[in-house]
Amino acid sequence: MTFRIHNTLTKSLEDFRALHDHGAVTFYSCGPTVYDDAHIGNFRSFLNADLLRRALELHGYTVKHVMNITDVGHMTEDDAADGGGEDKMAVAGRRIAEAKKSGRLPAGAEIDASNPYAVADFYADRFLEDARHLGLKVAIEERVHPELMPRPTRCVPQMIALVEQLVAGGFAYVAKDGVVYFSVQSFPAYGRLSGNTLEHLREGEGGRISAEHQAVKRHPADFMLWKPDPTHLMRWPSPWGDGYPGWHLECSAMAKMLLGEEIDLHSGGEDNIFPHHECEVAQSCCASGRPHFARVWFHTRHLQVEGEKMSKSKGNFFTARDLFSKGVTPAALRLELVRTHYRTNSNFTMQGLRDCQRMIDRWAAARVALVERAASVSPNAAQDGPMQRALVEFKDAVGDDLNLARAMAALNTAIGETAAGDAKAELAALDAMNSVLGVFERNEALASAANDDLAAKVEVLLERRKAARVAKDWAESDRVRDELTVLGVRIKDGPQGTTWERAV
RNA sequence: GGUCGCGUACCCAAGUGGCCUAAGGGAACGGAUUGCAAAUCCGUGAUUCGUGGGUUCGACUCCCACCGCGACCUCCA
Repeated sequence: MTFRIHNTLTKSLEDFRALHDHGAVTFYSCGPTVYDDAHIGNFRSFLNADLLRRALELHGYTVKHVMNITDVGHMTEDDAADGGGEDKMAVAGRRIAEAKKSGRLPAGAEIDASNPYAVADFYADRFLEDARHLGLKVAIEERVHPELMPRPTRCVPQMIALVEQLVAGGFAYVAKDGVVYFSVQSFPAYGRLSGNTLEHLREGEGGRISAEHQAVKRHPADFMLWKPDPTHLMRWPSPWGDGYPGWHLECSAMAKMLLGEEIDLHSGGEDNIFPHHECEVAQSCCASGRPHFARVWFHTRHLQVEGEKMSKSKGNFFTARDLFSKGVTPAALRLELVRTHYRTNSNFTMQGLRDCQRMIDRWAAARVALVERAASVSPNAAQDGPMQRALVEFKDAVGDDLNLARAMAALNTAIGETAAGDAKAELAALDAMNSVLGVFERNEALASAANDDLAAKVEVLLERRKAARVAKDWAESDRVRDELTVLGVRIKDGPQGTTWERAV
């Protein structure tokens, strides 16, 4: 079965062909920066990368997936190329210090806000926690294989080596200001990925390049590889003086270190196409002498919230943990973030989250029924049942440029059909579909102190309602139910008694 | 100014030249069930695919223009 995927580099759908016949598919994803909590837009990109990886695995590939955690504090303004503004890690430290003072620091957080490494570790740990809840496989693997989620502050020697190699090869130069720049004119293919060729790049159109820095560069698009700055918050010794690496450098260096000079897949958000990935290509290809860095570039479009651009000022800015604390299950959030095709803008809504939860609950109920059937009915391999038939379509859909909507439709259709086929094989087929969806393992709201308080309250009310119902005191019973509704709790009466959940 | 993606029912969304008088899910509505609800189960939904032209025997699907939304052009997933 072929696996088709859209490649930003060629702007077309391609049949995926692994670089190597044997061994794993090599996949590098641009991960989070850790000077704040990752928001759901970040997670849409990371989860789509995870979906791609899982889809490849369903198609029989072994995937070595690496995702970096950027713990170098980049600058707040205009810094990528030139290094102006303030270090974001310093801003984060100050924010934590303020939170500490006002008592808003999250429980159990003992951190030295003046230490940028501690700030980075604090947010990195929170990211990993969120990512594991959401089923990001690479974050789950990281517990056993920490090298799969490398951090640039621990790979500075590799970055310096890469810069040395580029300088020696004539692809980079030290300018009058002591900064090492990559020379875009030394790489004729510059612009191939993004379409921003040197002719198309109009000087200053983005309005963020200061004339002062431009003056020392050979070409306005030349970007920084190493900036000497003895006063910088995070700095390392180098042949060009104490300073810090340019922000495109880490991905090239770490991908090479962990996956090799040429890799199968590279992913990121659409905003990474230019300049970040364009610059990575330039660095990596010039250093390796190969025509390609990544064979396939995979980019996820941005997420909107309730039809608007997500922003803190509009109040529609969500982190994963914000939603978890409202009782949203990781499964529902995961599905809401990946169900819209990765190459279209998706619109995150609370209603969408509820839709996903309904769908997941129906799948989960079908699984429970299958487990029961597998335990009670003797094997019967006469014919494939609905799940086995759905799996064929599911696999094909997922291998068609990650057409998850079509894949889910196949599963939904199967769920509406009468159970048939060998129950164990049917269960295996359903679980194979879930190996891509990744929802069954995380379809529970997360526990928190606030939830525990609520649970205690709810238990008391449920007992009271039960007593009223036994006494056929319907007025009291309904009153208690209204009280629960006010608390944001939805109850379900079933044969095994009453269950409840927080309304989302 | 340049480069690029998208626009299908109330919402999410598949379909990219005839099988489309357009999948699937949610919401809504009707029915079963229930003390009444919720949950569950059954049923109902676009003669139409942003707008206007064109190509074609035939267009949601190709081309052109326009409108709208979004991304990038050195912070950004």
